[in-house]
Amino acid sequence: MGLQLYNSLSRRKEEFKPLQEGRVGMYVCGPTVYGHAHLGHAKSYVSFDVLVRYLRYLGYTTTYIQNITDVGHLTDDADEGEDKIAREAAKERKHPMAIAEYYTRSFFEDMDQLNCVRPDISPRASGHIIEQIELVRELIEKGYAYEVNGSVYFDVVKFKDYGKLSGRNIEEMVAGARIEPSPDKKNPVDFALWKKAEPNHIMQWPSPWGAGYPGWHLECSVMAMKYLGKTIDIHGGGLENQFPHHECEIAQSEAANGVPFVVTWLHNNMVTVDGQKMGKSLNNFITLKQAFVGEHERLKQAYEPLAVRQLVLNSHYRSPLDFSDAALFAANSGHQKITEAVKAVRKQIKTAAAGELDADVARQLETFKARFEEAMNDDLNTSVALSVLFDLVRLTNRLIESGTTRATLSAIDDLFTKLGGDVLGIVKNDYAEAAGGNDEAVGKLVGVLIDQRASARKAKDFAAADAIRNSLDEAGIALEDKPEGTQWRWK
RNA sequence: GGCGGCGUAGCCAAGUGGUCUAAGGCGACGGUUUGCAAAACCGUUAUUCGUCGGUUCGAAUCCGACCGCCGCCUCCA
Repeated sequence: MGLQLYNSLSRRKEEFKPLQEGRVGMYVCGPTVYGHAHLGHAKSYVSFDVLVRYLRYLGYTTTYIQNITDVGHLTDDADEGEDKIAREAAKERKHPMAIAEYYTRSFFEDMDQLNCVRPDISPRASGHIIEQIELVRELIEKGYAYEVNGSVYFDVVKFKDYGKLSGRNIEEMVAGARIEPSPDKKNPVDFALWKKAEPNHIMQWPSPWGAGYPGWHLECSVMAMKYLGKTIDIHGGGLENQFPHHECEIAQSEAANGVPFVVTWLHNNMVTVDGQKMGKSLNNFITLKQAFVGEHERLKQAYEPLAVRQLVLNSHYRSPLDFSDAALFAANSGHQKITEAVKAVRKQIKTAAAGELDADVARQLETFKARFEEAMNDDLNTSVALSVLFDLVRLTNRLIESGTTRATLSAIDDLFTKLGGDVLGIVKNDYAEAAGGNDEAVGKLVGVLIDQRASARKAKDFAAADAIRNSLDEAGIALEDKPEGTQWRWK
């Protein structure tokens, strides 16, 4: 059985079949860049990163598009809402584009840390204003949109499929509307395609309807179409974007093109902190930068970026992830265990005896690979895929203890690299013995102390030996006495 | 109020009709190893899956009620 994905549109798992043999076009809603990325971004982008990686592992040539929203959208859908980027710009006394640029760089930095592959294209909304205006014009021409006072709205009742993704119907929504309907709209559920800009609005562009800026659903439709075509294989995003954002994307795109916009819709679930939804407006979010340095009242220590990644992969992308320091700590310990095993294999390969690949081990590796693929094929069950990796860790450590051939160790390393590295992204290709220029000097100094301690131990002066070990421990360095000698590592 | 989801060991979490007396990780405990540790390995840690009923030869898995929690319906990954 091939890859099965849960399609939010059909509400069931479907066999994945790309429109074009061997090629996949995938679009994922990117961040609005007015603040540093947080744990929620990590869950979303790590989840889709693993999908991209797995598609490539399966041999699909995959084009991955993830937009950058650098045109501020309104803080609410009522007309008096504020532009988020503009608000941040005013606060920091900078140009809105400077804010967008700054947080775009910050975002890429964090995603790199999480070992997410860069999208093939990271299109900016501000760079596609012309295309957006074109789409609005087309929608007006086709009778799906209307202009009022310099703003253009999508006429929702004209698009009969509206609600098919989120399972809503227009009548109920009209009846249950909570916000004051804008007097300009024909219908309260209509949404803005183009907004008239007030004179003091910095981010504005000329258009056939006067100076203004695009509505917040428009960019994704336009950029997905431009780079991937009128119908795309996969569109991903956070669950909270299913409505209204994705529903509106469908309406705009399908009204304009007359063909299905997306074959497979994928939605990842949310991150909660202590059982509470984490959101930018709730002020309870933990940024990735805070997690990486451990500076947050809910964090007891700094955590490796890949530990955060592993925490995300420990549960399913469609399940909510309730964040806690304890959960991160556990993921971190587990990640260290995997890392240590990989390092140990690679180290022993250098000194292992030549010889045939152990047939029994080869068989087990085949089984692991099959179990891994079976799990990933089942709507990306990364939790089970991870468990296979832990089985591989146990096998590895046993073999390292008993000793085996270089070919066998290479086969193990290869599997770690493919499954843990290429697909899950939690195993690195290279582990520097000690990172950074200073560490070489540290290594020498620690080496001197290790020698002194060895002499003390030889002389059975364990008090002196332990004193050295304790001082190093306080400096954050752990010593491990192995058969081949004493090793040190940062704690 | 409308719509959707969830409740599995101390914690995280997979499993969604029989192979489940329920993966995997963390933690804890015991053992091997060690001068002592660390790391690693071996073993133990849910006869039970929110509660109560029902369907079935058979349920953690299906149905109903109840309790608790969460999300969407307004920007948000």
